[in-house]
Amino acid sequence: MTNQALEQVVRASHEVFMLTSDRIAKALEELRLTHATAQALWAIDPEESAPSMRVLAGRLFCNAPNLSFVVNQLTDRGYVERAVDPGDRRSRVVVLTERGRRVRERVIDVTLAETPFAGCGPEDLSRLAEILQRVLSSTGR
Amino acid sequence: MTNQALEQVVRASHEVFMLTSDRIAKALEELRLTHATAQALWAIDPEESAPSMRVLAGRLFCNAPNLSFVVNQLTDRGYVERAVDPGDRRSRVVVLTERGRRVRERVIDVTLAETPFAGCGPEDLSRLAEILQRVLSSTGR
DNA sequence: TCCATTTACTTCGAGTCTCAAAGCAAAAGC
DNA sequence: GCTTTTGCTTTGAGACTCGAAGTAAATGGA
Repeated sequence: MTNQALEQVVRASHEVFMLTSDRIAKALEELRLTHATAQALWAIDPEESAPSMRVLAGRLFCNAPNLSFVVNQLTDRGYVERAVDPGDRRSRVVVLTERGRRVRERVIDVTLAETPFAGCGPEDLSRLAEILQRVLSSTGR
Repeated sequence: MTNQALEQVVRASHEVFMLTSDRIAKALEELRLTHATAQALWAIDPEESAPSMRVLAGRLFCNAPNLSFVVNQLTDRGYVERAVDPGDRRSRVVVLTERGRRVRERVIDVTLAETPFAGCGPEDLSRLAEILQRVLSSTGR
């Protein structure tokens, strides 16, 4: 039972991901970001309440020591700050600085400009969005 | 001009990628592979002629020293072997061993079993495949 | 033919990424 | 109170990635 279409989809979406990473690498370097730090920055939505280390690690599928390292990198560059969660003094929430907000915006802009998906028409995009949303919601996240 | 759907698609496909990586991590470890080595192994199709280091680096969007390192890892585990290209003695082609073929097959099986795309129906899959193929072909690869 | 240039790859050094183990402090549960 | 659990950090080690430099083979003239 070879699932030809499934393998093609997995391969192609991986290819899109790698292509995008490759295309934005130069711009990230100018922002003094790596893929890991850029991804972490993206995962902190300034519209929502600041995530704790634990929550952020969950979003990034990484463990606590790894996230500590990445957040240190972002802190060194002045893009985020740690703050103690008043509700639980063990927990540290990660807050974007003003500069961090601007850089995050720039990361998103560059990515959306460089992703091969940018060449899609509106109907393809909404179809993709609909299917992907369905796929993710079925995973229980 | 905020492209809401585009951002959603980029986010969601990235999420699918990370989720898949996370899910297959344990199985890869049992195969003595990391993401980098598994990806390289996958990129060597035994049905096609063995790729040179240069060609393989292109497929993986990495540079020559990096690929040398990764191929060394695969060689250490007995999954691939280097061979001199008779047509150009500067060039080394990377050939799967018998064990490498079996392990590669296993990597693909595990990935296709764990990817959230596996939950898609045939019509979603073929639609995804069609759109992704179109997206990639428009990038000139 | 000879030699400079280019190409394919490897080695080396340095910085980044990732995780398990161990440690610390605050919270939770007796 | 005291133990356990939880959230995070530090440390140590291995893996990843890249630029710079080096080697060997091919190429392209003179």
